[in-house]
Amino acid sequence: MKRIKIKDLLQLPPQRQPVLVQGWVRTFRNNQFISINDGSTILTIQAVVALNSIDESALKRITTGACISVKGELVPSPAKGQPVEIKVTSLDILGDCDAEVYPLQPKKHSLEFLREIAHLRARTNTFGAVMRVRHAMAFAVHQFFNERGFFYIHTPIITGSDAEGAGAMFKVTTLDINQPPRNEEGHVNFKEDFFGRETNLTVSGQLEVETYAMALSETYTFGPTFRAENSNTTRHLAEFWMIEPEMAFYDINDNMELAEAFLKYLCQYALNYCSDDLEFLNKRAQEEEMTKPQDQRNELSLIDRLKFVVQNNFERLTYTEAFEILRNSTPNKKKKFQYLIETWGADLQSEHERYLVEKHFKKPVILYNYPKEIKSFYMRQNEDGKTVAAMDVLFPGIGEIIGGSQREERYDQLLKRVEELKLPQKDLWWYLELRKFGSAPHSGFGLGFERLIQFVTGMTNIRDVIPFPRYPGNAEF
RNA sequence: UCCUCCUUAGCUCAGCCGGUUAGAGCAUCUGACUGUUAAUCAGAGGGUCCUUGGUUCAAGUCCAAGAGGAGGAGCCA
Repeated sequence: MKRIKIKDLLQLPPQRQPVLVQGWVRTFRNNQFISINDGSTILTIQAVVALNSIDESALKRITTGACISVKGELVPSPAKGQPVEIKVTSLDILGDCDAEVYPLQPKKHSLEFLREIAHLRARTNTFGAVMRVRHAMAFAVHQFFNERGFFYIHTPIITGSDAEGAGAMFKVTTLDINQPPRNEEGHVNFKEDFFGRETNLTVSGQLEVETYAMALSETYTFGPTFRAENSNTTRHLAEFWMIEPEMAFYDINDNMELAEAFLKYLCQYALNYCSDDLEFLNKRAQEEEMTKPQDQRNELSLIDRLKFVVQNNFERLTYTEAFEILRNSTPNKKKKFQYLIETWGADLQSEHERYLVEKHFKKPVILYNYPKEIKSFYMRQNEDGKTVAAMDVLFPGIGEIIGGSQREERYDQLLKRVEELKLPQKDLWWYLELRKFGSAPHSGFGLGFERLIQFVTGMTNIRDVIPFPRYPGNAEF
């Protein structure tokens, strides 16, 4: 007999048809009612064991967490709480679960505790829901780009370039770190290393994917990236996934259009295809909200926030316009900001971004045309000589969800910037050559996948939206 | 890396101004109950009070250092 997933089973009309279900016991009530979940959906199926139909010793082994296989008839449920249930005819224990030592109980656990048992937390409603949504979002990313004729480019994870400029890198080496070979100056001789040179884990696939945008026009990468920063926050990971589209013939405005359409598409996809999980996460988030003081609570529920993103245009304004709004804002005048807005050109702090998004506009905001000093070397200089065509998409709660720009396609200007910032030209030779041979205006951006998942699931800590989070001092599992 | 807070039973937490044998709810175990919904009811077991050192007649409680965790900041996605 073929196993049926609980998700599919719940679509069937109950006609006493024989079914086979396999999954993990959530609760076992009254020596009679087994609630089974197989992860295909957040919903469970209730299997009912008739009195004396199952061996007493087998009954004892039906504990929370045990894995069982159940055959029976699908019937309408006479009680409230579920439309259908399975009348059990035979039951096998596939995997016992000693309740005395199994850490998950049919009760609420703190996310901090569950982080310590990351190998088991997948069996909770919350993590099941989050990971199903995560899957749906990954699928939607590919679908969005595929529908628009973008090509998925697999950029390398090990990189020889340390000029990506996005942060501290993890070294990759096969040298014996206790006895590394030395050169004449006494430095480690990486010529003897596996690749014959120093290598690192990538911090961004952008520079590499640009080479393919200069050939296939619309491209994107979606893969793991690594930052060796000592960041201890609810929105940073040492290993995270990033989506980086890169498009020839797109200017900064086209870039903003795409970013906004992309985020709306993803939110709409979640609303369309993850409704059961979102409903659960919505309720979960609301309960958490109630524990916070009134003035810190969200005005909108999780599902309302997703709908809001889909239905409203993002507010677009330049850095200079944002600067003026902030300079004249009440918290700035009353010196409530920790960092006061005084001189043009300073980087905006989280508190400022938060003010713009959560207080002033109350909607997602796209800031563009930033001062060149606070942005990367590859961003295209504007005519004013002061700003670059950079853009950041700011979301409530998580801040910067997307960062991007129109890239500098003019060889001379790019070279000048590389020299000004004293970047290692010899490592960037191939990147510069893209501007030498058939250069094209182009743009792109990076979306932190986990930050997207945070927004869509309402999870407040980024460590709870990736199966096995990597952060300073922690690489368990 | 900085700032603030936290660490007591398997989990979530209470433990007052330092004072007898450290408590609760849930979970677990034993029993009851056969239409339960995180089932319910009765009973039982369960503690390196994070670690080390100090103050004191006396430390879960006060002090110091360390370890671990959380939130905020910076860096950014």
